[in-house]
Amino acid sequence: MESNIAVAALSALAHPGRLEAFRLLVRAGSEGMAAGDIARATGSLPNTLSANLNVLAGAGLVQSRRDGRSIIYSAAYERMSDLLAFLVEDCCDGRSEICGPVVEKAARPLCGAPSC
Amino acid sequence: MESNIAVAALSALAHPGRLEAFRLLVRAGSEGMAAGDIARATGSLPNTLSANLNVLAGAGLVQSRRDGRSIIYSAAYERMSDLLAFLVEDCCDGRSEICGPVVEKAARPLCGAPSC
DNA sequence: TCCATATTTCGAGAATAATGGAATGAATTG
DNA sequence: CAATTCATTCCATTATTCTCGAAATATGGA
Repeated sequence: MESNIAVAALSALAHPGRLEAFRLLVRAGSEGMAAGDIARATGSLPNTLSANLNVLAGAGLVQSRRDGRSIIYSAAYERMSDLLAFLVEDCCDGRSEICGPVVEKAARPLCGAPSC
Repeated sequence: MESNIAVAALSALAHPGRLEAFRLLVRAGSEGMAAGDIARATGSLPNTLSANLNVLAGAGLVQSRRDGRSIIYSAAYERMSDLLAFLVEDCCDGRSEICGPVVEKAARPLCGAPSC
């Protein structure tokens, strides 16, 4: 992942409303959530939310598809994964004596995962 | 980690110059780097860099100590770890079938680490 | 076609962030 | 103490971002 793409992703997430919306989508899984439901869940105005979802989409962190009158947004797990990988790669640079514990701690909540 | 702290950290990293400086510090390890060396390495003006380091420090991502005329900055690994954990925790929410691969991929470059 | 629902786009005003020049503050050296 | 170096703070300008009301677009149903 290139640095400017990482900056775009970090930038998109560096906003309370967008971070909340993104978390919601990540939890919602691949089926995603309608824009209106996200607006209701986060208590934001439809137009404000739309602008925010657009920023997330521009950073490649979410994608959308139309379903009837609704537009369904879903998390782009691959981009998210790339961002995490970028930060971890950045962290360790081959010397695991410092960053091993960092990643270990981060992965601890995940102990049902294959990597654990 | 609370959401607003995560937003502050993401915000601090969501800037090309700051991200570059932070990466540099993370690579530099606990001994850290003098502000001037960072400025030289990143090609930024001292005052601009100072402002940016201040933002990173405000987000808890770096710390500083004086050594003679120089001020040595170093990465705050624990805060970084907390941020990664926050994103991962957010990601998985107990369902590892989606986010297991996400974290696995992110951790792949790190296979000398204890968690690998 | 007409209407209701769902979402986006447009536009403007307010707030916030980024940049760089100049001055200031600390520490070392002679 | 004077000179030098390293870094920060102050300040003004410019640029960007955020938010919300109002209008517009798209879909489905009566």
